[in-house]
Amino acid sequence: MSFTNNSKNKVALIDCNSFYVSCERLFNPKIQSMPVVVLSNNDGCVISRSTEAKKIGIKMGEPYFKVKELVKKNNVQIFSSNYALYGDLSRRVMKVLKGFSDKIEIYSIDEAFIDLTHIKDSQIEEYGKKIRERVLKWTGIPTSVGISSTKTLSKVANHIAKKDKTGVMYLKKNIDSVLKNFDIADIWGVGKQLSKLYKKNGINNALELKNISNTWVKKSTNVLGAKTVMELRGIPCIDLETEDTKRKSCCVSRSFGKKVESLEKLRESITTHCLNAAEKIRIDKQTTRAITVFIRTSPFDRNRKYYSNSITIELPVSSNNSFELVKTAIKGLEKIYKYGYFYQKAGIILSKLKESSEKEFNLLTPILENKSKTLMKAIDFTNAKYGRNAISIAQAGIKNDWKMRREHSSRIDTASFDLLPKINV
DNA sequence: TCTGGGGTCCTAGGACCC
DNA sequence: TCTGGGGTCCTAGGACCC
Repeated sequence: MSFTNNSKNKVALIDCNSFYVSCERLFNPKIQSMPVVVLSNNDGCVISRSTEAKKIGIKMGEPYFKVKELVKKNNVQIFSSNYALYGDLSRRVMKVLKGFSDKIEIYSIDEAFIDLTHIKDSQIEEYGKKIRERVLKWTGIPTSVGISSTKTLSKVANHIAKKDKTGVMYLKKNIDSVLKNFDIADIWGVGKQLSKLYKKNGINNALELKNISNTWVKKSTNVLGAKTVMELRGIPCIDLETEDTKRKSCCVSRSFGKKVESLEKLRESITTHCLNAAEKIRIDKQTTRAITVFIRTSPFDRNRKYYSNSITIELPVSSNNSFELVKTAIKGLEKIYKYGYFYQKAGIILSKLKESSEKEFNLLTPILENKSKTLMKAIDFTNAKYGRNAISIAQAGIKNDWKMRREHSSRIDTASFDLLPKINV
């Protein structure tokens, strides 16, 4: 069987190279050619690596304590993550990309798909180069550009562009020879479980997956598996999601800097997370109808018993009122808390979100609602102006000794972002 | 007391993504 | 000593209904 790519579709995937590392490098010229690594919250794992760090053998997702030796030996520069900074730079990159196509899907903090169907075949590679150059010039962030007829293939192209000097790859001709050398596990949408299944059935590269029978994929996987196969054949199945669709759920959770035993401290953290989540959905003009609270001990600790539990509480009426949500969350926490465990993480999920304009009338609280709305607005405004949690509630605690570890922060404050020296790259 | 088939809706958990 | 956080979608199975 053979499939030809007869689609006129053109979609580009622009991916920032080692994004978090690139952000840190922007403000620290000294580390340009040094191995650099950015750690997750709590300085837990490695989540971004410079090329030099990759070469040394530091792996993605590796716990920091396991690579400490390598870090020391090779003078690797370590940074705690600074999401405020990365978010700011991300917005700048996306703004530049919007200048190249109005059909854009911001896929993650460091990636976007843009539709380039309107660009002629003969000019597309030049166009890709122009995108890279402008993003680099205007934001200082290096990117790779992969272009092809489907999102899945442009992901493949991007993978190859990353290793190419030009940083741009248009995958149109000789697709099969490229796919033949593309590992099954590197395909977008093929994770640990699927690649295991495919390999067991003798499918080891992207070409072999492309040529598999439709009936077999549908039988052995699900619709997503089938879509991936179609996309490898150049048939678009996964649409560009251009309009900014709203979140369906909102989760705020953190691991503790050190293990927590007491209900009191769990209350503090759940309150803090709940306040943050409530603020997030208010910013998006949403309300929630269900609150999930979860707590767990460390799954890695073999010396202590594992405990993990969650509870979901439905609200009688959708709300985004901090006090109401916190009250409900704490009630939930008290139901699942068990004495005698060393908790490692706690969090909250707000689900069944909807637009706050989708009015839901409650005859019992018509006047109170307006009052609390004004209060919530005042809180959000103050927090935005004077820093997160400037106004909080007593329950959130003041000492917060359970809070995150961030021992390697670059301490770049985005509030004074524009005052920082500009660096010409 | 026994019997059937088909539909919807919801939820928990799994798999995947960055 | 030290192992992140925030999402989406799909499916199986249960509850419920006629």
